[in-house]
Amino acid sequence: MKNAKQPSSLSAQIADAIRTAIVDGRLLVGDRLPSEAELADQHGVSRATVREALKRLAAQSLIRTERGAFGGAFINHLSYEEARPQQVTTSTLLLGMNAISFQVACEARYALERSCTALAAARRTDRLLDIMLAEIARQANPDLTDEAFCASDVAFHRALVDSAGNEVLSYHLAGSVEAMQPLMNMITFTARSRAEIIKLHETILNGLEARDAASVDTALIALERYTVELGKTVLEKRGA
Amino acid sequence: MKNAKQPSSLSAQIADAIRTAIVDGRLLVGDRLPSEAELADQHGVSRATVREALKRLAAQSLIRTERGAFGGAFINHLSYEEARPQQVTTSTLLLGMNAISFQVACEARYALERSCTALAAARRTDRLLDIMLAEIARQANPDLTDEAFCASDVAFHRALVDSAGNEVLSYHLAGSVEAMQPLMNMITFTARSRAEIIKLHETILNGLEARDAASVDTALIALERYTVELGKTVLEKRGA
DNA sequence: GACCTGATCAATGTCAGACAATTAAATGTC
DNA sequence: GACATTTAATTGTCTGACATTGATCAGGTC
Repeated sequence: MKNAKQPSSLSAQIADAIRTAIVDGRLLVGDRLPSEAELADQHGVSRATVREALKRLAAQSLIRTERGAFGGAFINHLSYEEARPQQVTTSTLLLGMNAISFQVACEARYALERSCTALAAARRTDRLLDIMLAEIARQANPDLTDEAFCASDVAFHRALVDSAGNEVLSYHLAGSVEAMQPLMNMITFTARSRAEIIKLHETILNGLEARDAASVDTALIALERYTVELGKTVLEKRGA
Repeated sequence: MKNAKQPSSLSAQIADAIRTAIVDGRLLVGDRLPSEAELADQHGVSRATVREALKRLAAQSLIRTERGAFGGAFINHLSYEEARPQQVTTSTLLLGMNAISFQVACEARYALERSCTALAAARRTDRLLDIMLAEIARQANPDLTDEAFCASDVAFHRALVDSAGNEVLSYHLAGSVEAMQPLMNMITFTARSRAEIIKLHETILNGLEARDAASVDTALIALERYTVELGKTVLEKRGA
């Protein structure tokens, strides 16, 4: 049972070693790694190999590099703002590459989104309610392109999940909602559907304002059912 | 308003260009990129710079490289299995680096996890119920180390979210649950708490078996309250 | 014909050394 | 003390070389 995983490239090994040190807390935010030349000496490899390892870590935002004297590679403070775009990219590609049916994707998206309703109803702020109101107004403009409508839709739902007042929750939910956008763009390219969606958005907004979690939840369920139905129709038409 | 963001390094620019091509669908799964030498020519840079760009993409699992004749860089099929560890790493670091209170993290985690209860109760399989039963049995063993108890706890909840039978949902939820493990390890290092947790796990299992979503949901709420309370106690004791 | 064997070749993986660009700190000048 | 200059450390990039890998293909053997 030769299960010894093939020795990956040196740069990958070095990147793994440093990554593990970060995750395990042996390297803390702000710490400076040794210079590339020192790392090369320590690991007995060339500077080019070390640089490839560092680029791998930089791609995950684990480190940041600064030039000049007293520059170098520093353990990066990973913020939710920074991490979100990467998560969205990954989630989007996952949806696109894995033959996930529109229905399964929708089911996941709305199941996740509904996990914010109770908290959102309890904690919604006027600022976020205003944002949602503004987005609904924009969506009602018939001159809006389909892309802009979908973008506004994302902004509306983003405000909804932010209403829960929990940054961790916002991160996960906003990522999952945004990742659906390309799929939604393909589906909702029929102006017919806008009125129904706007009506449900208004229900959600009113529910939040009244701190009525149940009505928000119900509206999201209706939105899911409507979206799935729409998707089914579009796909059937496309098949014919 | 000189807002022109500083021109990042050439390797980052090249990586961005290729990444965008992948996300936009101009490069499809299985496609082969030009060889490093060709890419270097096309972009007017050295091979070393191209290699750094490719390592960045490899770090995000967007490409995979093969050696030998007819080898090269290929657009990788991003699977949920592959993406999960990366997501967990990121989520774990986000929790650790951002001064998130234990309570906020718990709130997010259980709010997310509860989004699977309805589907899980409807679709649970015997195989996953058996896994959960086995994990409960393991947890009841008083010789279990704290680390092993926590690992079993994660496995139990993983089976719970998988019961929803939705791969997309599993990806998001399992990631969020696993990311909490280091925090949970710090908190639940008191054997006293195990009995209570096991009791709730049994409630969840019975609820699933009976396809009773409400009782699963209630148990998860109780688990959240218990965990938050425990965390508060531990932190207070540590402060004193 | 089927099967092994070695040569070939294109590609990545790695190395060593060089120079350019940048930036903080040390130094010098008024 | 304020300002200009030099210095040194460090990353960014380039060049050219060699090692390693692995598919293909030609040739030889049974």
